Amino acid sequence: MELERYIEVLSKAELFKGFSKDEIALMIKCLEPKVKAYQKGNYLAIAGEKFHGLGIMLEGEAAVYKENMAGNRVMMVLLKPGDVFGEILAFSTESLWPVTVEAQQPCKALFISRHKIVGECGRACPWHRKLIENMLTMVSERAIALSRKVEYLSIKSIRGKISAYLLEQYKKTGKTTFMLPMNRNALADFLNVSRPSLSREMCNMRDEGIIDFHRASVRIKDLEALKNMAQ
Amino acid sequence: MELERYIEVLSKAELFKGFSKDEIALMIKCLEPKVKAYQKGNYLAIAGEKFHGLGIMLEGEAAVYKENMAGNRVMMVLLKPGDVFGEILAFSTESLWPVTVEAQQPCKALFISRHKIVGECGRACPWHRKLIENMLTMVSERAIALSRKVEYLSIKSIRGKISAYLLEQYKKTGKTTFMLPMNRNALADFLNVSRPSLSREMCNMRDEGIIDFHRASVRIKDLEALKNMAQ
DNA sequence: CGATTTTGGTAACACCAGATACCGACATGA
DNA sequence: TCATGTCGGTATCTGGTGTTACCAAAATCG
Repeated sequence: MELERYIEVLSKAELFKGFSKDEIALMIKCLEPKVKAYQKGNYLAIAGEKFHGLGIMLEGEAAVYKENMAGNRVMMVLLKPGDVFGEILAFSTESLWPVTVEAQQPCKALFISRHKIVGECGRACPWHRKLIENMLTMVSERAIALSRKVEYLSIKSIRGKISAYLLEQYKKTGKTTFMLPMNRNALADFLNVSRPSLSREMCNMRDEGIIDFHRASVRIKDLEALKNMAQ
Repeated sequence: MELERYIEVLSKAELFKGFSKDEIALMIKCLEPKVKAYQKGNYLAIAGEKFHGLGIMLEGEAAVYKENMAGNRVMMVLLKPGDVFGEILAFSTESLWPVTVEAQQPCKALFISRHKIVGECGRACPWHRKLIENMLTMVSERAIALSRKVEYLSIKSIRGKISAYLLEQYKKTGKTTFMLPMNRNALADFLNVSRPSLSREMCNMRDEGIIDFHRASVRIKDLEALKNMAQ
């Protein structure tokens, strides 16, 4: 298997946190993952279809979308190499994907069945417990993220959403100037608004002297004003 | 410790699923929980304060509130004996309560530190692994529920929300005529819209012959139309 | 390099939904 | 019985947001 090339990536995956590269190489043999490659626009997982295993991104980028019945889609998160997806499904009673995962670029991902993680490989490898603990941490983080998503979605005005989002970036980086991790289209998806409306409102805020920006680079000029609008 | 009295309650908690009462009694000794009693109106946890451990309700009732930046509070869920709270926090890197938990009646709750669950008690009790798996299932289920909430919130039109809600009630009861479990005010809150707007749109749908209603009683007249609107 | 695609800003317009106010139908209670 | 409060429907007005279309700058690619 050509998985040796990806040990470096896997060692950065949350699932394997606390394991050495040598350990990971050994574990991989036991976990029997399946590697698949996708072209841009292809689906790594489709909402409503059956869950086959926990996914780990190896190369490229993919986006997780939640779609409602009319086909409107909200981007949940952008996956990069080392990122894990499907971890929520793996241990819930639900067995159908609640989201669609779409390749944003040509990409590769690896899939591990849930049974292998819990340790039904018969050999009772001692590291399964640590693996489950890692899973627990990951799922908790994901739940926190979803909770935050709910918070965003319940903000009604676009300005409120933008403010809340920028404040989060500010807290994360600790700096008033930072790069947005997505382009306008993706950000609009994420905030569940239309792209022109997002653009319009960001420009309004710039004209009012609250923020300044150019492409993906943003600078918060009036932090207090921003805080007042995050609601 | 007077925890023996509560073994019955604990045996119904999801955390201890799959364990016998005898096992639970033994585990409790190792888990070294702290029991605290609260008067009505006291706080079991306060948003923004430090997390100290996973909570399990033993007696009485408490409510989980989410507060937004403006200070408005929304009740998320009502906790009853056996219910677990803080399970998401316990294993995430986040260490501050995102919600406030307030006693609705005099109540008692038990707190277990995260270290004890993982099994740093030194004795390496064999049931820790099962305990962690239970935690994993609980957190996964919670995440799935949050994911559904996101689905609901990302519907943009009032008509879409009403349709989705009515369809859910239809699926739940299996009948086209049913009683709404809340009044208009509560329903508007739940759907995250204003009360007059909800009223207006419901009447429009009635005028169009899609539904019929009087007070809390609703009848679906055109199921297909409703499905088309649940975008 | 030039052609093509992607990205993001802008404008015009329609319309949905929030805010507010008011009213009638009921329920509750002294 | 009347007074009071709650609940829900309705009308008006306004503002925020989606839609659509177009354009310029930047990135990508042959």
